[in-house]
Amino acid sequence: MNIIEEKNSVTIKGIKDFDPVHIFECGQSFRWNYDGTGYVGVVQDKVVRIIYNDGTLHIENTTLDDYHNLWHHYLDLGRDYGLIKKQFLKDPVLKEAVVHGYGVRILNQDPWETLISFIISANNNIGRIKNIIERLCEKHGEPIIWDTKIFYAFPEPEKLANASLEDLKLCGCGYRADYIKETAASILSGRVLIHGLKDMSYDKARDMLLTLKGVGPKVADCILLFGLEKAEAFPVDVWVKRIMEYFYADSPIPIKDIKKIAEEKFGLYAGIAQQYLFYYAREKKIGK
DNA sequence: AAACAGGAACCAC
DNA sequence: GTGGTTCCTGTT
Repeated sequence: MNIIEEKNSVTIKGIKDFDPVHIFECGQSFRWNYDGTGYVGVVQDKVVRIIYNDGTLHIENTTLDDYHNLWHHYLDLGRDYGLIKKQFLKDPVLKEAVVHGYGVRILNQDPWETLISFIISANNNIGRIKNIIERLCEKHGEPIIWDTKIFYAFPEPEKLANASLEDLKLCGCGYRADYIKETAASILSGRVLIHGLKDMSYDKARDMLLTLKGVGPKVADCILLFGLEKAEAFPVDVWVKRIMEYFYADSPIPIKDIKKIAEEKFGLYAGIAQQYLFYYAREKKIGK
């Protein structure tokens, strides 16, 4: 990889297995939007625009330091997706999904933001989830100014724990307002050390997540995969259920059986396989 | 305008 | 521990 720092931006050459559409439109993150030039997103207290062409990744509004300290890991650039895909291509069925979503990568997102985002995602769709999160950030997050526009960081636990239920409902959270407030309080109190879950095993971290209000099996697996770096997590939502049944069976299968098939077939990278499958299922509207 | 889409809580059993 | 019902909002 060849890294060049320019005024207010960084360019990296020789990045393979990367496509912003596949990465930012596959339901793993909610704060990246295409603005006609590139994908603009808020991460921590930073706003950047990401543009990718032909192996060259351009990150606007950042520094070489931030690239090394944040973006390299956030974008999972240290992982060899070519190698993983080579394994996946051996499965004739998964191959179809991988060929289609060749540029998918799992982002390494902030555990706290991922926790709340996926509590909101329960019984919800991507468009609504994005709107709700945006309103929460506008109301409770710190403003960040860039390019004459105001963006907002994701609110700290304290802000959401102290927000009123009425306020959270006004953001469109609906009945999830209770879950958000309660879970924010659990994090604020230190009962659950959300960042510390990274250092635990998948099973232990999952058990802890399941003690939080609004976190069930599927949401827990999303947090483990997208926020806690557990690539073996295999979240099964309706789309993944449909595509797995479509590909690997002809009739409905219980979710626990789907997870078992995934574990056997995809092993420690089941979560990455899940992402190719999810993107493929939604694009092709499998089962709909 | 009623039906539908989307996971977790909660209460029976 | 399993099964059925309810929760909220936006879209069709």
